[in-house]
Amino acid sequence: MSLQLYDTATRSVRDFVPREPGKAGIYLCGVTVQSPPHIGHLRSGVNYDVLRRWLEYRGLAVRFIRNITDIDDKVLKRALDEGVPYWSIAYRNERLLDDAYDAVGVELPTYEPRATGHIPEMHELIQRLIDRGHAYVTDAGEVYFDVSSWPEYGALSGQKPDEMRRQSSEPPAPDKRNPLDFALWKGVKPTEPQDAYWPSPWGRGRPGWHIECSAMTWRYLGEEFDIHGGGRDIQFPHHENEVAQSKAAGFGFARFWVHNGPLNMAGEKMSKSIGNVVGLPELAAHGIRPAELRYYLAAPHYRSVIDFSYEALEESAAAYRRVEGFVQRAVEQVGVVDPGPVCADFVTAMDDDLNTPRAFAALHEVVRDGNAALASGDRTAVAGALAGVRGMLGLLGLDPLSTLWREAASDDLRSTVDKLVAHALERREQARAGRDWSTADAVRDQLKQAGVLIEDTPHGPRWTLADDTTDGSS
RNA sequence: GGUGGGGUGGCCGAGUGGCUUAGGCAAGGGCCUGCAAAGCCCUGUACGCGGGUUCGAUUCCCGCUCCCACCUCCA
Repeated sequence: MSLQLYDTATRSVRDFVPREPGKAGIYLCGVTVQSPPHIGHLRSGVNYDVLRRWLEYRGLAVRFIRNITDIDDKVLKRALDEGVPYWSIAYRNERLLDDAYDAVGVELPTYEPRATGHIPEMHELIQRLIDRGHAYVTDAGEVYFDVSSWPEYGALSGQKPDEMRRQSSEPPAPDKRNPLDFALWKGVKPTEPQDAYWPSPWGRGRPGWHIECSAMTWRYLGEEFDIHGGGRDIQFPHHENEVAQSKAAGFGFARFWVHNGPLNMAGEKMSKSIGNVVGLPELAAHGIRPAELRYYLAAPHYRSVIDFSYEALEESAAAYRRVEGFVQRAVEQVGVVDPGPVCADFVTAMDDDLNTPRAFAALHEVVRDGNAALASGDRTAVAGALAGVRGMLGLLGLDPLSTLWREAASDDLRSTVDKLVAHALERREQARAGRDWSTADAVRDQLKQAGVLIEDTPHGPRWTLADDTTDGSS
């Protein structure tokens, strides 16, 4: 059994065979950093992070490129609105995005190139398209891709150019030969920030929206590579235009197109332009931890629609805490056990187009067995379950014991709190020994007021910190 | 108008022509506990609507309906 992946270009699930044995090159269309990131962006980040981890588990050395598009119409408009350089906007949002990825445990890409760092590659690519008769230069110094020169145009997104609706809010560019032609290079406009331009063979200007991805895939992954990923919402026009210009330039380009589903908000897409966005700060205000968000984003299949709601998010958080609770209790009983082999159901599920819902089901079954082993005191079984659970959680980026999810100060504080709690528990145990339940319960209530939850186990009492969402510690 | 994806039990969310059926959350019952918490066991309520194929369809086919996305900037 090997990995099978759904490929948008062929609309089918196919065996994933790397171009070069033992290696995989992935390009993920990152974000246009026009505004702070929302959890729709994080879904994309988490989905491809899981794909990457799975490819690595399958023994592939993954080169993972995730770009930053740091110049486009929206960024420039915002710069004008705020009266600051466009690149300060892009940089500010890029940092927020990286922090957010970091918070939800998305591993660093192999490299994260920026569009504006690749102007020479764009020029080379554009010149190549002009030379091959797939692009033309207008009197205004703009360069357009000639869609009519590329018969495959529309194949990726299933669109037929003749049947596409011609509705554009923008006034049509007068020099375009065909409304579908798209800009490779845009000329200087007096209404735009004047620090947003570079010299080019066709006059001063700036890149069109799609050319940066073609340039950066070329630079970092070569003319042909394994997987191109991105959100389904940019399949057209962005990916269609990308594949057109790259293939017209003579490149093999992406062998697999992977598209993740959207994250909706009350039935509508979460989108910067609609303004219904939720980011990490809002979730933190609801007491949702980043790991719980990651669980929520990773548990449904990556191609399905997630209709965001706090109710569903709370359910995921509860499910994650169940798994986390097992790991904590297991470690208390048998000590830290390294991540071990994962169960066959998990592997089968992940190989089947990353069927994370089934993978999570497999995880929960092992957790249940592990809990039963804890109850029966079967330490060998506990250790085995812990190893398997950690193995699976690691591949999903959710291992509570990974350094990722440990709050910086918590370890130091923990031993301090442990000593204080031990005193209180000693008093409580004395009271319990004398069957003085009211005193025993009073101690437990006091600790609860302080946010420390006490549970009695066959091995004696244990304590945990109350979740932030529970309001009992006020 | 064109293209694609969907409507599964109280909620989230897989899956399959019948055979044991996901898994989680919530609910009820039980075990455990001084009580609790956690955990374990058990329980119920499903496959948008109407036809068809079939011994048998939630799963295949047809029609209908509703929802979403894309065709315009958006992961």
